[in-house]
Amino acid sequence: MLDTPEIPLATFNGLVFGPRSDMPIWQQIRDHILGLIEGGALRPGSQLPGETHLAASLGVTRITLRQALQQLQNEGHLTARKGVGIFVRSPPAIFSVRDGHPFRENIETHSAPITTDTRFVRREAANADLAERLRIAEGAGIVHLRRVRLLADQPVYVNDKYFPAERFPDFETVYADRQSVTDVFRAHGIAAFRRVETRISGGFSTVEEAENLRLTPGTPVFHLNARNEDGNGTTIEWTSGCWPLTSVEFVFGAAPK
Amino acid sequence: MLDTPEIPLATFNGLVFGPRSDMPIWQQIRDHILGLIEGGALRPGSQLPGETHLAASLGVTRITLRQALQQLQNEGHLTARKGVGIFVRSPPAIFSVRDGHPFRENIETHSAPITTDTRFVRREAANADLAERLRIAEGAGIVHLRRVRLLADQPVYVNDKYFPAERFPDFETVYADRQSVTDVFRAHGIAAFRRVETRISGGFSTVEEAENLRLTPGTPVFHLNARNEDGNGTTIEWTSGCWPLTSVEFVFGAAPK
DNA sequence: CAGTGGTCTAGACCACATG
DNA sequence: ATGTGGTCTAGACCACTGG
Repeated sequence: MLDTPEIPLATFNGLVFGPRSDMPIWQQIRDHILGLIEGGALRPGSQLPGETHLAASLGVTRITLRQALQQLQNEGHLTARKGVGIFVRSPPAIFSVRDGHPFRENIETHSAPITTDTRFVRREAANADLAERLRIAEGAGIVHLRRVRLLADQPVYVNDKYFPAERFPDFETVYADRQSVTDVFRAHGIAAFRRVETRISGGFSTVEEAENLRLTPGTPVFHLNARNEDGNGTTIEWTSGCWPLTSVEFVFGAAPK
Repeated sequence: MLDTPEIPLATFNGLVFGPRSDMPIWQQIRDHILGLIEGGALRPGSQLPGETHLAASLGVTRITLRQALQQLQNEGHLTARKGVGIFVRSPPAIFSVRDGHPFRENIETHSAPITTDTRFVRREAANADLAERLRIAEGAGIVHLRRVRLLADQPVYVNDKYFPAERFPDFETVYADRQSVTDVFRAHGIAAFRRVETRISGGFSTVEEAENLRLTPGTPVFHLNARNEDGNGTTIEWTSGCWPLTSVEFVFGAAPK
């Protein structure tokens, strides 16, 4: 790990733990560490000392410490990687995602720099589930695009998009050039399109989702599914996305500022 | 607890735990208990044996057992009440809530019986936050209505509604008679109204929310906020609701079946 | 190889709710 | 007074990652 400096143990000292307090020790530790993160003492991407050292430094058992760390992982502030270490993950703010507006507009009001990481574009055969969603035959060709959005270099959103392949013969070349799905649509003669249905549900991150978002597996997340139609009412895109529970707020029906 | 029979220990036996398996023991226990819930052996509302007995029966430590129980509580399948016991909570299915349609329409497609529990209707003075949301002066009178929706006697949704008091002088009497907010609007000359903005975010349940939904505090939940306007564009209602993460799916933009 | 986080044990004391 | 879940300790072994 090149750019992940380890935080010195002394950073965590200075607490007044004790059975006298009405709050459980693990919760006091959780609040203390969260304070260090929000106060800027623990920067996103930096690594915490090992659990053994940290527990000794705080004067508690590893199990007690782990209860605090567990909570902070559920809240999306920390990520643990087995055999590697625990890292600060916290994105500093919450997104407001407005339905029916391109992603770029949604985050324009946000001050931090947003970047996009295209993981892959590839052609696959539609399984039964996907075929129904795209209104095509099972086994028909689809284009599968995966992207990850990063806020201050921390991933906040992973997104899988599926398109009927025969409709977009030049998908890869246009996308490689412009990095924009809207431009791919336009290059294939689709000027107007709209999101016809959006579904939001909750769950717990799978191993794959957790890897993409740099979360601990099992962390609570939002799942977002949406369908786009062209001007003729034909389905041209199925989107399936995943957000950490605490990194986003969805807004429907309001005009953007 | 009158109607909460305790489940016999033998119900939980018959597992093949062991270090040979690649899955952690606590996860095997979690899957086993979930299977009992979904298989109908553990009915909603019934009480589990005490953790000490259960751990002994399964041949594991209390801590290991608690890790399984913790997971099941986060998923909304169990509720623990300190000094009382652990209870099965699982609602059997997921709601689909469609935006812009009354609650009754939303759940009509669902087979289980839905009931509404009105907790209170009372008059309060608007704090700064609420005043801004209702577009009224701070300290002005508001009507505060709290309701809980139950599916098969299990609470799935707690909802706080706020209304500008001067607009609805007869709120209490009309509501007591009809139990319907739409009827209250109608009785005060408001025939047309619409939801202008809906916000969905995620969080972890407070103690109060957990009590209303019979969840363990800290369980991940959805928060829903919405604003309703009358035909003239005046705000007449602010809604703030809370759902267990795994009990609901929100649908936007699609026509109901 | 050494260090990390993940899992697990066998105890203990406490606050809390109920009868 | 009893039984419950909530908290905490002091160890231990494991699988995994990286150098």
